[in-house]
Amino acid sequence: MTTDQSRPGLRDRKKRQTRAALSAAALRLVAERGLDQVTVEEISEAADVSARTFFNYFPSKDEALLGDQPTDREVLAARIVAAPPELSAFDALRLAFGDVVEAVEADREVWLLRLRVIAANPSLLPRLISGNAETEQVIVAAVAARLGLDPCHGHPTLVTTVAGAVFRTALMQWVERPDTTTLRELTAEAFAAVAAGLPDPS
Amino acid sequence: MTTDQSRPGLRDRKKRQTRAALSAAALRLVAERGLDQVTVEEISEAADVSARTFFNYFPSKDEALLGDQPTDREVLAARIVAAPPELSAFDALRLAFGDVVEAVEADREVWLLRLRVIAANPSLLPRLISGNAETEQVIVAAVAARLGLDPCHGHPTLVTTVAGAVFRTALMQWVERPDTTTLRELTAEAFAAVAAGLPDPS
DNA sequence: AGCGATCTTGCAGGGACTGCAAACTTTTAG
DNA sequence: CTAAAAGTTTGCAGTCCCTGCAAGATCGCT
Repeated sequence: MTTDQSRPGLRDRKKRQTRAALSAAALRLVAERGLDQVTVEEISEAADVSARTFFNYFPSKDEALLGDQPTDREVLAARIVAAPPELSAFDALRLAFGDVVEAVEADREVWLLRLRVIAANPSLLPRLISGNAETEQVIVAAVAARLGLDPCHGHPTLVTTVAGAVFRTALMQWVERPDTTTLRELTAEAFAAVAAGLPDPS
Repeated sequence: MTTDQSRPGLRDRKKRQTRAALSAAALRLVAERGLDQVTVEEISEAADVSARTFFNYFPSKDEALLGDQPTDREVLAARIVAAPPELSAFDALRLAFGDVVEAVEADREVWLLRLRVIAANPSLLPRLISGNAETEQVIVAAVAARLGLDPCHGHPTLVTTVAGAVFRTALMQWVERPDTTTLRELTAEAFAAVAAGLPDPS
């Protein structure tokens, strides 16, 4: 378990660095040339590790671009169960995604690059936020726990997938005009539209 | 363009057969053994064609399992623009997906097998209905046309991705208990829940 | 310093997928 | 009916993704 109370330790720090270097190299190269014009070998070379090491960090080339940190899931799930109990499950998700928005805005440039890469390589799009089986399962479980419902009941799944779709849409809209609006606004609008039953805009 | 008013012609018939044989073989084998325990070579052999021919029909192993017919897209888009004008865009989609439900129920056994395969191999899930870039673009365009809106406006995209997520969850719920309920019911319930703003179930 | 735990790397190999060019088959035109 | 045209199937060669394994390097602790 390494050190518990001391600082991260050299080993962990190096791993973080390597992971970040691989992810950054992947984003940069794919942004420049396109997904299938970049090989794992080139990414690894740019990050100064062997190609084999790349696969110690990411199970596939795509994952290095999506940056779905396993810790994010747990944090998100925790916020969902911790949301004020008077909120509906959908509102709890709305709130939780607000925190995700903050995280994205804290890494604005990286996320804009990532979203540009995803927009330019649509095969990556389905795996952004929604459609990620692992993440979705965790969130569904959190929602079901919050509602005291069986996870096999349909409602938690429905709320989760819809919220994911909403946030994904907000992200893709944001990347198109990141300077004339904020992700926060777009997300709030999209969630509000769904909460209102998706009426046509007046 | 082949023959216009006569019957399909031998050539087209054979292509349909081969495509169907490949798709059926893929579904059967993957249902039996799992996605990564089946090779394209085995699928092709079961369909009596060469492995190279497989890739003349499907760009990837996955596509043979998902069966996203290009014609379906156009039909769906046409229904959306043709829906009664007093309906909201979301209700137009609700109606259009009703037709999809019929198509699925007409091929009940194949679709149940397909959905079982998808449930057992979650990497396929994101590409079911929603998240398919091609299909989504067509539907977004239809919705935008219906509303007389710029396709870059966010609303058509939002409505489309949400409706896709709704239908996808209905499908995945249906496959869990296909005998105690109908896809029609599940889809109607899910769309109704979203139209009501996704309140918690009482 | 030395031992155990962890990380990196090379190597070998399976399998997805593509481009190309040679058969082969259906369609069409004469 | 026949021959050219158009479209399809196939094998082959090759690239790249990804994995298991075992050896070597590095880190953390005593």
